[in-house]
Amino acid sequence: MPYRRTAAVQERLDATRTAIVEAAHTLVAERGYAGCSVALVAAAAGVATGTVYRHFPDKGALFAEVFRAATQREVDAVAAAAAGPGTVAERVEACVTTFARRAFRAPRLAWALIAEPVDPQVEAERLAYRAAYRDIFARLVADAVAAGELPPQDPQVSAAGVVGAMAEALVVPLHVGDDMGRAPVGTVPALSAFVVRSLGAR
Amino acid sequence: MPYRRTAAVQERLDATRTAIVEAAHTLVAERGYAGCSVALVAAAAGVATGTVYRHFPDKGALFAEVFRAATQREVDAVAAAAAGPGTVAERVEACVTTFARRAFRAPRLAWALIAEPVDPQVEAERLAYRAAYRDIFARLVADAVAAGELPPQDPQVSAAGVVGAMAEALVVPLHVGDDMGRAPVGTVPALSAFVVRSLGAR
DNA sequence: CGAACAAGTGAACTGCGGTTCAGTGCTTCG
DNA sequence: CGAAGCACTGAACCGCAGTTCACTTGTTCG
Repeated sequence: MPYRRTAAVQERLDATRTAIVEAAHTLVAERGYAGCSVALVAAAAGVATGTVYRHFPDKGALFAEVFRAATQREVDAVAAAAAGPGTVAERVEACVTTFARRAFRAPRLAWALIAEPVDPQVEAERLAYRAAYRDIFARLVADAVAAGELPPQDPQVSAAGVVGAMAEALVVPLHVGDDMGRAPVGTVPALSAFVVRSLGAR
Repeated sequence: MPYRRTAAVQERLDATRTAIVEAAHTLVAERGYAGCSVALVAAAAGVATGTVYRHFPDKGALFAEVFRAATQREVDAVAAAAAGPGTVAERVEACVTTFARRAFRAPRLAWALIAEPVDPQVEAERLAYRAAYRDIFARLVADAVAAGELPPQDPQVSAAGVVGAMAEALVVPLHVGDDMGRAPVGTVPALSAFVVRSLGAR
């Protein structure tokens, strides 16, 4: 039994894998998906190109994981806002504000997650991402309708509408020009008012 | 002066160009942008690959034109609905219904126009497309707010929200599965109600 | 007709980035 | 130690679709 994967080795392995994922995440946040070649990711992680393929079967799998992780953070933040205290209107507003503030804080990442052209494999993650948002709002709406806090409506359609509205309203300022990050201050309250109104709150 | 481009020749030239554009349009409507190689378009148009490059500088320019034309038809249809008679709510509803019905009638084309990953050059056309829709709704909203038919709101944000909501609500059924074309009957009225409510109509 | 040139052809080229793999050096454990 | 086997390396490979271009075919007009 001349070789066994020791704990220390496994740890280094995991560290390398993590370094690759984090390098990829950083690069996506800086330059978008289009600016991320495997060679570049490897260099940023301090490993050789081939090493990436010891941890991931192909590029798509790597970035699917990157997107999944990045996405989960965003969804969790919004879910937390949805679970907060207050009326439906207040919670919806908290969701929109949370989503928008985070997007403007990392605009390129947000654009990559929401709208940038990506491989089918990664696109699948994005669909899941949007579905997760839809579910948050759909549940919020369904509960509120049942409780009589909102007028009758199709929660799925309303939720899709809300997600689409948020995405569209943010993609416009995110995509135009290079001076992203300058938060269009007026946009967020206006968007949030739109969303609250769209659900028939108050 | 041994050669001059005669009217008959010019006509044939124009016909070829048109054939290429129409072939590209048909292929996009059938298989999406991803399924459209230059060679395939050329074959469908009954010309050689190189001929495409006598009419367009590159693939992006060809498809930018295809998208522009396809887009214009859609935008015109919605603009006509917006210009129709009736209250704001009725006209908005007409816009949503027009948009949705047309999308479900040619689902693959709609998906390509709205959401499929495309080249940056073509993406630019898509942005123009969305901007055109935004303008229609922004004007509708601005006028209605001025006339006191709608509550005060930022017309640009509201318009973006409406466009995003329509796109998202339709992309979901358009993208899922291969059995596109089966119109989810309940979705359109629900979406239309959502949009009308989002603007604060009635 | 035939000289001059445009339009059309399609096989070959090209550039790019994902992927591979033979070679190197490290880790394990008897 | 040292044999066995793994992780790592990075230059070379490869596939693909957009693009090119030497050549063929068609058109004009003195």
